[in-house]
Amino acid sequence: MRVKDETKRLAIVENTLDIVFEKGIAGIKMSVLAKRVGISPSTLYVYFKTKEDLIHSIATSLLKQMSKNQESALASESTFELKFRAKWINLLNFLLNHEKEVNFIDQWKQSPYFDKKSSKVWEYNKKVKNELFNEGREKEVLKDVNDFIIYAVMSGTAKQIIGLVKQGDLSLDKNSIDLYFSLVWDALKR
Amino acid sequence: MRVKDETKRLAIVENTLDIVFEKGIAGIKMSVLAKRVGISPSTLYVYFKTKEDLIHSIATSLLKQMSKNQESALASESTFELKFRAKWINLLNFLLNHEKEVNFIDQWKQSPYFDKKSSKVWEYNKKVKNELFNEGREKEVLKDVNDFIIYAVMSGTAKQIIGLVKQGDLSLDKNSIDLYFSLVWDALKR
Amino acid sequence: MRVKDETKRLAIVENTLDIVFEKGIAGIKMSVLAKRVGISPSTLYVYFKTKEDLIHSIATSLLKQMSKNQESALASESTFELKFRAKWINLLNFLLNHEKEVNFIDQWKQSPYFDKKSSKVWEYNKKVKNELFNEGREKEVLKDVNDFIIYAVMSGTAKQIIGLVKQGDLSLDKNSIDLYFSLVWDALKR
Amino acid sequence: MRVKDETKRLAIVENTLDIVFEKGIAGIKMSVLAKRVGISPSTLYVYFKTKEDLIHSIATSLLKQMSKNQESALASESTFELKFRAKWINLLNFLLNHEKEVNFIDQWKQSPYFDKKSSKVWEYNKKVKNELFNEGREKEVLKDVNDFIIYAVMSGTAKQIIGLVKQGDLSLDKNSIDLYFSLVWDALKR
DNA sequence: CATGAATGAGCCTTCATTCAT
DNA sequence: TATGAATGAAGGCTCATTCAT
Repeated sequence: MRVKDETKRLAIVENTLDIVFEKGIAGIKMSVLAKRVGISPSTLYVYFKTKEDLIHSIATSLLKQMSKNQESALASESTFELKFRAKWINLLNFLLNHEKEVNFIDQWKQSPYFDKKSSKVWEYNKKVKNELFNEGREKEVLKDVNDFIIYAVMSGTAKQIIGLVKQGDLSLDKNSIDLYFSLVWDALKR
Repeated sequence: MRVKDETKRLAIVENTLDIVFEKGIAGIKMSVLAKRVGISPSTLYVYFKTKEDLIHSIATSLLKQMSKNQESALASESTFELKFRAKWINLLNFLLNHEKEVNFIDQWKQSPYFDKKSSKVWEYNKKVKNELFNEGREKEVLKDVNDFIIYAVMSGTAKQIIGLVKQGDLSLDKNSIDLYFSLVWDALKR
Repeated sequence: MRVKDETKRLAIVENTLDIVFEKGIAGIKMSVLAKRVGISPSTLYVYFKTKEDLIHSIATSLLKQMSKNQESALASESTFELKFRAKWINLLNFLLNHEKEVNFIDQWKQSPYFDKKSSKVWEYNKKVKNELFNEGREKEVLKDVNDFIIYAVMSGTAKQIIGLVKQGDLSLDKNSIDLYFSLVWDALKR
Repeated sequence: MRVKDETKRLAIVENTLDIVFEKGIAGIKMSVLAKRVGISPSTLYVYFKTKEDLIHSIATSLLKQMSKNQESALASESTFELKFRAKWINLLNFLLNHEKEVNFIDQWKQSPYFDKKSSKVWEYNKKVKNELFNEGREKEVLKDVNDFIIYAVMSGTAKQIIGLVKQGDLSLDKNSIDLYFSLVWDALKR
C-alpha cells in the first residue's frame, strides 16, 4: 500500500467522524462522505468493502485506541491521590480532545450497526482491568467498593462536566478542575 | 363517522420508542412502525404530518414530561440529606423506568432530526431551576458550588450506574442504593 | 332532490372550474376541492360517483351550454354583416365571460380524462351546423369557403384577442372591437 | 468510467413530449417515462434533479428554440406580401411539425408546474419584436394596427387551421394553403 | 344525507452499491 | 487504482376512495 493511499484512508475516517458529530450516525451518506473527502463514491469502496465495514472498522480501531489511552502509564506521582487525580484528568482530557471519537462510539453502540459481531469487540473493551483501583483499596485510601462503581463515579461525572463545558455552562481552568476533582475524590476516598 | 382513537396515537408513540430503543433512531421506518401498531402506513399520516413531525412531537412531549417529573414535589422529608436523597433516587428511578424515553431523547439530540427549531425546546428544558440546591447551600450542608456541578455529579453518576445495572454489572437492591447514594452525598456534602 | 343539494352540486362544479383555472386540470384534488366547497371529501361522492365522473359530468354539461349559446337567436339585425358581427361579438363575449368554462374544456380535451367515451360527446359538439354561414355564401357576401375555414378565422382570431386582453396587451372598448371585427370581416367578406 | 450519453438526455426529453402529447402533462410518471426510454427510474435523476426540474428544463429550452425559429431570416422575397406570406407559412409549418412541442408549452402554461419563476421565462418570450410588421406599416401595405392584433390574426388563424387539419377536417395542399393565406392577407392588408 | 377516519395503490425520490472504462 | 454513470431496492408520502357511525 502506498503512502498516498493511507492518507486517503485517514481522510475518509476523519470525515466520517466529522459527519457523525454533525449529523449523527444516521447522517452518513456515502456520496456526501466521498464529496467531503474529495474523491468519487466508488473510490470509497476501494478502501472499505461496504458502509457497514467502514463503520465497523472505525469503531474497532477507536476502541483499541481508547483502551490504549486508558492503559497508558500514569506518571510516577508520589501519593495515591495524585496518581488517581492524574488518571481522572487524563480521562477528562480524553473526553475533551476526542469528542468526535467518543461521540462516534456512543452513537454506534445504539445504532443498527451495533450487532452481535460488534458487541464482542465491545465486551473485550470492558474487560480492561484497572490496577489502580486495586492499589487504592489495598492501601485503604479508596472506599471498598467494586471497580464498576468507582468507574461510574469517575466517568459519569467527567462526561457530564465535559458536556456542560461544551455547552458553555462550565469552565475548565486550573481552579475549576481542582474543584471538580475534589468532588470525585470526596466521593471515593475512604 | 368513525371516531379518532386517542389510543392509536399513544400506540404509535409507544412503538416508536420501542423501535428507537431496539434499532436506533435511524431504524424508524414508517411502514415498519405501522405494521407494529397494526395500522396502515397512511394512517400514520392522519396522526402525524410527516416522519419529522412524529419525531419532533414525541421529543417535545417527552421533554415536557421530564421537566414535570423533575419539578415534582419531593415528599416532606425531615433532614436535607433525606430530601436530597429522595431527589437523587427519584432521578435514578426515572432513568431506570424510562430508559426508552431517555434513550429517545439522547439519540434525538444527536440525530439529523435535531435542528435549530428543536434546540429551542431543548434550551427551555435546561432552564428548569432547582430550589433544592439553593436550600442546601444556604443551610451550609452542600458545598458552595454551582448548580451545574451538583447536577453533573448527581446525574452523571446515576446515568452510569443505570447503564451498568442494565448490563448486569451492578445491582439495585436496598443496600446497593444506599451505597451509591453515600458516594454522591460524600461528593457534595460540606 | 332538495334545493339545498342542488346548491351544493353547483358549488362543487364552480369550485372545480376555479381550481382548473388556477392550477390546471391536474390540480384537482378531491380533498382540496371539498375543503373549498366547505364539505367533507366523502360528501363529494354523494354527488359524483368518482373523480372521473365529476370531470366528465362537468365537461358534458359545459359542452351543452356552449352549443346552446352558439345556437342562440342572433337578433334581428338588418344586413348580413351586422348579423355576422353580432355572431362574432357574441363569441368574443362568451370567451371573455366564460374563460373558466372554456379553459376547462380546453384542458379536458388534452387530459387523460378525455378518452373514447368522452370524444363522442365532443364529436357531437362539432356537428352543430351554422345556418348563418350558408346564408352568407348564398347571398354572395361571404367568400365561398367551407364552414371550417370560416370558423377557424372567427374563433382563432377571437381566442387570441381575448388571450391578449387577459394579459393586458389589448383593450376591449367599443372602437377596438370595431377594429378587430373589421379585420375578421375583411378576411371573410367577398 | 462509463461516459455520460447525451443521446440519453435527448431520449428523455423526446419521450416526455410524447407522453404529454398522448396523456397530458398530468400523465408524466417518472417510472413510465424511464421504461419508455429504456433506463432505470433512478437514472432519470442523473440527468434531471427532480420531475419539476425535468419539466421546467424542457419548457425553457423549447421556448428558446421557438424564439429562435421566429427570428429566423425570412428569405429574400421580392414583395412585402411574399415576405409576409413566407413568415405566415413558416408559422403554419412550425405548428404542424412541432405539434408536440407546442402542445407541451400550451399545457405547461396552465399546469401547476407553471409558477412565478417560470413565468419570467415566458415574459421574455413575449418580448420578441417583429421587424416585419414595422416594415409593412411603413410601406403602407399593412393596416395601421398594433403588433398584437397582427399577431393575433396570424397565429390565431394558423392555430385553428392546424387543429382542423389534425382532426382531418381541412387539408394542407398547395391550393388550400394559398386560400388560407389569402384570408389572412385580406384581413391585414390595407 | 353527511362526515372524518382509514386505507391501498402508486408515485417520487434517495442511496448504497456495481459497472464499464 | 480511480471514476462517474447506472441501477435495484426500498422508503416517505399523497390521494382517490371506502368504512363506520
